[in-house]
Amino acid sequence: MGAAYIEQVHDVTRLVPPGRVTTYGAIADFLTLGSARMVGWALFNSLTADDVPAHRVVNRKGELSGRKYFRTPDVMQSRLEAEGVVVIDDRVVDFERVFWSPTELLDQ
DNA sequence: TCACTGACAAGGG
DNA sequence: ACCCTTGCCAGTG
Repeated sequence: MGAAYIEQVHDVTRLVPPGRVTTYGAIADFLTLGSARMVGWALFNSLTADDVPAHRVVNRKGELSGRKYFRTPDVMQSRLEAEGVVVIDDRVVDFERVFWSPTELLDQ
């Protein structure tokens, strides 16, 4: 697992529409490669790539589990709120409706 | 090489 | 709805 895998995770993450969120597992399933844990690892390696909207990736409960890895812990929430996503107690409100899966790309 | 650690997830109780 | 276990796999010491 090297840079190629990381790039794939970054590419998928770039496809998440503003105002929507996806999950580590959804990305792992879509790539049929690696695991949800590795998606988190790949996103950790995206901190320098400012064109990757890593704030749109949350865990399966809609929790902002990666917030502490941003420059400051509030960045993830404020970026989501700027896109209209409501966050309370580090959790996306109405998560089922805001959730977006990369598999939607195939439905067209 | 072994053990442990995670931006995780699914299923059972 | 919460807690626990199991599977996951690259990094790290």
